[in-house]
Amino acid sequence: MAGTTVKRVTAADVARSLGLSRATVGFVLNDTPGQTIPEATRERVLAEAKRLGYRANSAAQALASGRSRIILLVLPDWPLEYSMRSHLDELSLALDEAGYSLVTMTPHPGGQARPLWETLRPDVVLGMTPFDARRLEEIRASGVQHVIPPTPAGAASSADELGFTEGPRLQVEHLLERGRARLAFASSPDPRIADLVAQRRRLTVETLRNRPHAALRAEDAVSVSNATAKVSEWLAAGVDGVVAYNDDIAALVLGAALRAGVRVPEDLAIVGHDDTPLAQLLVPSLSSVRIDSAGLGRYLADLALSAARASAPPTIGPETDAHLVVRETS
Amino acid sequence: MAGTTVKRVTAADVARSLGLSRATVGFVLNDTPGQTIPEATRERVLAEAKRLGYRANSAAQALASGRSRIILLVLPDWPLEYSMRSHLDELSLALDEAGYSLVTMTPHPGGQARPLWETLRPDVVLGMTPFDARRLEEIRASGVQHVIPPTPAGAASSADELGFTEGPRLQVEHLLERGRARLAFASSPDPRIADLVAQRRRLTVETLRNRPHAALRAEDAVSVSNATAKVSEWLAAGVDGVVAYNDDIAALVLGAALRAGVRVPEDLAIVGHDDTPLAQLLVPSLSSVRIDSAGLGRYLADLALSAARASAPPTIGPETDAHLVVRETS
DNA sequence: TATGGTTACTAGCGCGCGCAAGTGCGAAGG
DNA sequence: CCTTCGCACTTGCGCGCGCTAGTAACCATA
Repeated sequence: MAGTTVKRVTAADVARSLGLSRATVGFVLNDTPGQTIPEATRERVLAEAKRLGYRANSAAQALASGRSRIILLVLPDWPLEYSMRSHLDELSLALDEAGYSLVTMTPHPGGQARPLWETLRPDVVLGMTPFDARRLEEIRASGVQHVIPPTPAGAASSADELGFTEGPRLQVEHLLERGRARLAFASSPDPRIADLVAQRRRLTVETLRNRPHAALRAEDAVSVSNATAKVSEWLAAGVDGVVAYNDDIAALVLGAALRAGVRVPEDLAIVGHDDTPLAQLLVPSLSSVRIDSAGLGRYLADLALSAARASAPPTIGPETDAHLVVRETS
Repeated sequence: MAGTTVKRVTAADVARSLGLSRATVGFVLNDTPGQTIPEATRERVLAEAKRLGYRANSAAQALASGRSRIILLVLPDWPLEYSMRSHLDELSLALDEAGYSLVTMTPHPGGQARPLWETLRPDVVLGMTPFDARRLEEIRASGVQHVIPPTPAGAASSADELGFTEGPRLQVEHLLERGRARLAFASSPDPRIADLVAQRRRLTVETLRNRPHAALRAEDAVSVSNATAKVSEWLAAGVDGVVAYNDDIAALVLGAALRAGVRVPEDLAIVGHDDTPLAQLLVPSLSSVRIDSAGLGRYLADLALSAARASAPPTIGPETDAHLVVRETS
């Protein structure tokens, strides 16, 4: 077609056009330490590179330097919390400023004959949750030097580390304040998020431990097919408040309650978690826990960059602010 | 095995360990055409490669061959239709089987100093919607040979090409069947999806063109802040059926209607689009258009691969099956 | 026996770049 | 005056791989 720039401009082209050696050009372009380049030359090189439209060939850079400047973020295969998207933007931007590219991937149980950590040879592989031992081994075996989190699932959960532990406490305390005493924890049957569900359930149980007047049913997983049954079970057992694992589960409970003619929140109060857009779309609108993580993305970027550069990791985590958005279901 | 394998195994290692030359090893590993390799040698090489845990260095491959075997999918910066996720899986898998890796990115208006198409040098850049002229130029300028779709936004839309044009017709016809005659098209004010909104609006208008007994209001954008006002406007104008741009907009309309004491569907019927999980969570549950695209991912993969290999593009598009899921709002 | 063709390889270049190890030169120091 | 040093560069190797251009050995003919 028109305007075919088939041949890319290389550093050698820049050097030749300037009557300099390739090395000098390289030194300027990389700010190589230990080299003294007069300002005049430096500027000539930069100007010529720009004029010719020079772009470094990253494959060659990766081959020569051994570092790809790629950071691979492995996303969980369950739907992300709504707010995660903005954190990803923040992360991507912060890495970009440092000259690193963020690539995200979602592993699928069946597939991916050749996972991206082999293809891309990222400097760092970053997971939102700890990797299981087998996958950790797999990633390490493919030559990736830095994996975050570095320990397999089991030990401390990364959700703990990121301080996302306030939600269930807020949900419970709010319901207690509203005068509810017999609560149910509505969990998700999705096996992929079993860890997170278990964590929130545990936190719910712990929060209620010191409240002798309150009771909790904590073993119910709610799905489309059993929501109606669960709601009537609960009502029969005197449950008057539901702590939902997340907003989706809360919506399921709410829907079943409304269809059964149960008044919400009078007969049954419901509190969700994550404050997805869904929460304010429902009628009645859903009370939910919103977690704002100022600088979460930037924090993850610092974590990854410190690993990539073998420098000290950030000392403090991101600021997290969890609060309950009270709406009509409670 | 359980040690720090700092140094990766190269093809030269395999060759040395076998007493062969690097070239022979290369020929076997690449199935290089025009080379005669006895089966015995071929097997020795493959076995030794496996034994040593050889993995090709993709940076070196990219440098030497000039092809990165990476396909970059540029996602829109507005939320994806729910079903897109499974198509992505399908796409990724199909590409993987062909030895290509799929990398996805979402460009952000402000950011990304160095976009991924420069860093990764993908063989193909794939967009879900046409690129605007400026971005198309930008991608081409960075040396990417194949961009899909190859034409800038404006001409034929990719949604057209993919045959996703049935939805609005189904919405309208369903409402007419239900005896509704005065319809409103509820659009989204989000400027990022203006093209898609305009397309669905246009299809709605066209479908109603031949129905002299039906009327349409097509100029209303619904947001959280004006949903209530819009609903009363419509009712005052005698509107009895709403064609929503998507399920989110439909939910907004539904919520406003319920709060205003409007009976749905008796006073106002509502039909959404995309059949997101939201649709069946609402009370009353939302009628919506579901679009199943058998093999959409595989089709996109074929499209990308044919470009990468400079072979003929697939002749027929994916099978798309749009149908209306009738629920309680209509 | 010379000729041609096939088989089973190997030698080695080049992809574009980072960077270590020079090299020539003018100026400062003795 | 000679030596040393810092400056402003250049030469050139190596990263791992794809692939062209051989080459030596072994047939199969004429």
